[in-house]
Amino acid sequence: MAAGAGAGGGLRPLAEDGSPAAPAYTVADLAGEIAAREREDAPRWVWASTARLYPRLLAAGVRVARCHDLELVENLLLGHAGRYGEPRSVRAASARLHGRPVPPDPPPSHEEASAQASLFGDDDTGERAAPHDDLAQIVEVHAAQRRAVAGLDGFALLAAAESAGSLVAAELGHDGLPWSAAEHDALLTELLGPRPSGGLRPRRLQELADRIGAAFGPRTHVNPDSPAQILKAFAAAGLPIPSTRAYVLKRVDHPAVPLLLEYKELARLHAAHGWAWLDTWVRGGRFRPEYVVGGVVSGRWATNGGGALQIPRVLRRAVVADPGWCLVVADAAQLEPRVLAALAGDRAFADAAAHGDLYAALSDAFRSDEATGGLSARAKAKLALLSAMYGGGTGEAVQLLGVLKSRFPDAFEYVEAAARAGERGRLVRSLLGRTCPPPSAGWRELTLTGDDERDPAEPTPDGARRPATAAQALRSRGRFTRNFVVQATAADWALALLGSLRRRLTALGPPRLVFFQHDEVIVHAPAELADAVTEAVRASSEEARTLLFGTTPVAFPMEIAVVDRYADAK
DNA sequence: TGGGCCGGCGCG
DNA sequence: AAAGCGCGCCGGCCCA
Repeated sequence: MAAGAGAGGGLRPLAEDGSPAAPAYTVADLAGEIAAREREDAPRWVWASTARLYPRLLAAGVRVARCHDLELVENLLLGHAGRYGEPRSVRAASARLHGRPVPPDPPPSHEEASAQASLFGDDDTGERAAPHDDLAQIVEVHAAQRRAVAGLDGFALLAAAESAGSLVAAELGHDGLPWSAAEHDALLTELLGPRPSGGLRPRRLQELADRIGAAFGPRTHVNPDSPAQILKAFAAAGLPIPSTRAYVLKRVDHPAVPLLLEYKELARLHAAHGWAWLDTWVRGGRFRPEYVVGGVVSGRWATNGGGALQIPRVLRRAVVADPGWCLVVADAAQLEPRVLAALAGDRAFADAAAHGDLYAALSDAFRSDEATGGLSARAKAKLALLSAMYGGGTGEAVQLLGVLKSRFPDAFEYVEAAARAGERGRLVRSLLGRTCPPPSAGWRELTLTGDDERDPAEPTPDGARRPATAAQALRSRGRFTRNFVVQATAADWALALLGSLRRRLTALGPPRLVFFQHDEVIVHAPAELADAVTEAVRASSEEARTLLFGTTPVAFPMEIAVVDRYADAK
């Protein structure tokens, strides 16, 4: 499918291998034609970009079951080839196929909303229309991608999952998360005082600001929003601190500290998710974020504005199901360590991950050593795992990593190997083939020269916070690739889950996916379908497991709650 | 006044 | 208890 300048466009049926199966044709009403074809034989739609095209279809009431998103797949293929950041448009892909000069990508859609609006027939923006899609290029780029994908292990599934994810993302933005503005406003008023007029501080924040000043001395004024002023005030009080981070402040004995901690928490809520956010982002009882598929190198999603992936926990009481409906809140328990267990094929580790509480199952290995005092065996297991996956390992974690290494050598070695590859400047991949970016030219230069002479504490000349030494840069890259293999494979799994769940929910009818956050989904459903949705979530988790890992003994249990409001889940 | 960096913190 | 990975967004602040 190629969108034209107005409401029309061009189409051409393709065979499964991507070769043309019938002549191309044009239609004046593209959305209507897609709806009709979808009813007839529900093809896999091959198009340039779901993010650009599908919102318009959704607005016209048209949904499709399957697609192939050429830009997203091109991006995955470029990444696999170590060519991160090269243009991914269909034009660029076509130019590469023919050895022509490659045009740069246009800016992201949210920066040119008016140009985007011209697709599917908005005529109010006229001449600024995005370039029309070229059907012949779409056909040839798709065929080339099919060939490339077929040659890479796991990539067919990755391309399908990424494309299915793009459909989910657009639908999430269209349907929106049920959001009670009244609940939100009540919570803000309860915590901050009544909504202030103008740009004034809410009453509670102003009180705290005044008391903070007073705590540093009579007639003293400190802007608690200014870390620089807070640092100065503490230094003047004879209590120099390295930063004003909450955990630093907590260790300081001064009357301003509890006030500052409370201020920071409330000010954050007010600034990031206060009344201004509510005005901007909630309409008609729905919060409609713009998800960005492929926006994170690991395959996690990002969002544009609205901070959908950072909704504070206290605000979850504003997420309320419609009357007669419920929220099915499901999250994958301990996803990343389970992914590591399945990836590494570590027999003992996989057995521990075969059900229930993974960390508890590992406890035996971490019990009974006197060196690491206060922690429970379960806490030790968790700390060891997190250190292995994130590349931490100071203090007592060193010793716990040793336990992990001796008891679960294959799991340990899996992430160690990824870290070594990173330190050598090599690429690592998720199970399905999503590939990490190559190191920057600056990294190569720094690590090649092995300039390790400077004091690590010495600030860099330009004041930027980049590694001061080759050793730091190497370790940092190692931590990145170490984590990448786990985080990106977890993202593979989550995408497979989403695709499977979307298909099952479509079969159920009214239920809608309304939220997705890395390893967690919310489905909005009529109350009487709660059990069916719960079952669909479990079946999807199982399908994702099998698609990725085949016959692994590792389980991927979902913690599922059926609630009226998000805050009531767990 | 607008752009961009920084410190800080929300989420997984 | 904090810190190792991945993000987005805010206000403060500096500079053009």
